[in-house]
Amino acid sequence: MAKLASLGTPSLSLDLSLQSGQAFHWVREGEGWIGAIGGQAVYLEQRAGELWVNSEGAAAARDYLALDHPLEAVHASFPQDPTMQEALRFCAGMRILRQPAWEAVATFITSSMKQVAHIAQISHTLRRLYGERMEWGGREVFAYPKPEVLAVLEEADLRACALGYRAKNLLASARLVARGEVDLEVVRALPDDAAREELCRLPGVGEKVANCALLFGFERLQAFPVDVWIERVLRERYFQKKRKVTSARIRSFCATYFGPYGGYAQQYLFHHARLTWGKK
DNA sequence: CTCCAGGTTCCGG
DNA sequence: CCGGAACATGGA
Repeated sequence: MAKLASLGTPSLSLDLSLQSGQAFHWVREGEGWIGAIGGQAVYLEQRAGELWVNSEGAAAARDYLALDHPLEAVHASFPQDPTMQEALRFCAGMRILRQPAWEAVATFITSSMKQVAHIAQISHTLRRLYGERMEWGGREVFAYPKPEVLAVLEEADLRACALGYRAKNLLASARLVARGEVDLEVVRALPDDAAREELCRLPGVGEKVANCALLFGFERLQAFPVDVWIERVLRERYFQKKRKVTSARIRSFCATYFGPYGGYAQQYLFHHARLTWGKK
């Protein structure tokens, strides 16, 4: 095994951050994880709080793991209600990863009506077939395929990756991005609402996927994706049962109640609900 | 077998 | 603005 560099002992749970349905390609490797950060093969490991990374991946890892996010302030900003505080205890140390924009947009286009395990399967298939191949410690690692690469495929190629009806959307979106008709660097410079609107021009990107992309790929930490799990939590814990709750009502509630780090709050609620709902 | 999954889009009230 | 239905695939 090649030499590792220490990134110190940041306030971080590496496992939670890599295994909470934000990114879908990290693979267990011994005591740690192996995967790609953009075009860099990276090995990560956390032992007794100390974070280790292959030296070539150190800079990328520091950025990707968002070690500069003020995690204590994020935690302190959450509302004090019991549901939120329970999720916080369950997820403390989880960070919102700073992922490449296209990777976030594309993987969440493929996520609709799919379980996390299957999103991961799709991600691995796409990477292996169409992503840049790298290597670390004798292990193959694949980058997420660039839009220009996907853009020249046929729909059947993507259907063969088990994308189902999402194949058409991923292909069309890749073509729009590759042609520059939707420019993700322009999106990055827009304020949240305008950025969301621009992302929704991509086929297969509605409000939920756009919010995932904003949160995971554009560092908009207030973006609050509402999926089936979050909606379940909200209806059970934040709204009176028996009352009809419209999506518009949910949207306006989430936009303010969870505060400036609403995206973090959402991710903690999501992960906690998904792993504990209906158990014990 | 049935049910459901980090939804989007289109269509009729 | 709202609720329904179609859309693919595989894990539970």
